[in-house]
Amino acid sequence: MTGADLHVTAAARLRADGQRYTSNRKVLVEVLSGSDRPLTIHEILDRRSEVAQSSAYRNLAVLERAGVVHRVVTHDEFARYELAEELTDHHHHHLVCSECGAVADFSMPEGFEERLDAELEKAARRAGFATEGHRLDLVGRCRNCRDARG
Amino acid sequence: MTGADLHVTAAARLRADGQRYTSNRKVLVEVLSGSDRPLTIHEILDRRSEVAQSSAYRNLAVLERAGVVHRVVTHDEFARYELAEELTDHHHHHLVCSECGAVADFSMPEGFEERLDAELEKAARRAGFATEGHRLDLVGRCRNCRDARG
DNA sequence: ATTTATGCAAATCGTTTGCAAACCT
DNA sequence: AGGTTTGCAAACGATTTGCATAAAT
Repeated sequence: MTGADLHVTAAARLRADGQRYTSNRKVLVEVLSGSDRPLTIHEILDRRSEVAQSSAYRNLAVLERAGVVHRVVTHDEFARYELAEELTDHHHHHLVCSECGAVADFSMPEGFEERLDAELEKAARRAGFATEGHRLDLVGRCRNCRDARG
Repeated sequence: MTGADLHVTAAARLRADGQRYTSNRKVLVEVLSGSDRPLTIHEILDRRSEVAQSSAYRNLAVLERAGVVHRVVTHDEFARYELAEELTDHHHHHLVCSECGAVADFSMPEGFEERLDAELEKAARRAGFATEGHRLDLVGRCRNCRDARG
């Protein structure tokens, strides 16, 4: 899903949640759709400084509630945001650098994802959890940090 | 690994890192070893209030550097700590409740873990990452929250 | 007109840090 | 003694919130 479709879908999801698709929210969706990895609030504001920081926080929360955006938590530092998977047709996971905190996307073979979902579903049932999704991150050291020292 | 062994191993790891196994650190290890799920700093201090908050933070950082303790980040809220897996002989993942933030442990069949590791290793190689580990969380709603409403 | 979104500045809260006293070896 | 750990209180920084103004419907 790209370009106009994206905004149509985002607007529809917001409307379904009783929310408006304002210019600030559109900017946020645009910035995120232009990135191949989750962005921090700081990175978002660097790219489009016309949005006030507090509005960015507020609107990302609204967009998350409406299912347009997804909040990714990597380790201790600050949150990162990406478009919700249903809006990108791209189920993926994250590579997180344990040294610099950088995040990159990756995905795994379709068949393997299915097997993973099945296993998780079994575990959830055993524990009495209603599955909503999963989060799989690979933690390691990125190329930059490896080159930098050892 | 339980009881005295745990402390022997913890002490060894700290020593290898040039650190002492002080009474505060021992308390932290004890509290974590007595729990079947990761604990927040607040929960730790509730159980053993003789440790100052700042010491808890400092010592958990030391213990993490030495590989005795592992910091788990669930969603936005605060960090949770658990003993490092090598000290518990118990590779596991987390069920995270999207409503109340509760965390429970679960594990998956051995063979599946191996397959998962292999897939992750492939992805890491492609992206130039040196694998250190992975993080797999199932996100859903726990039994309590499901019972509470819907 | 009325409701909702915005931006600024101030408040919040988990976490970190400076420093002097207590502790080890 | 010499270096480390501790606890307190103050500082930090990402995120949240109160409030008055500006859009949107």
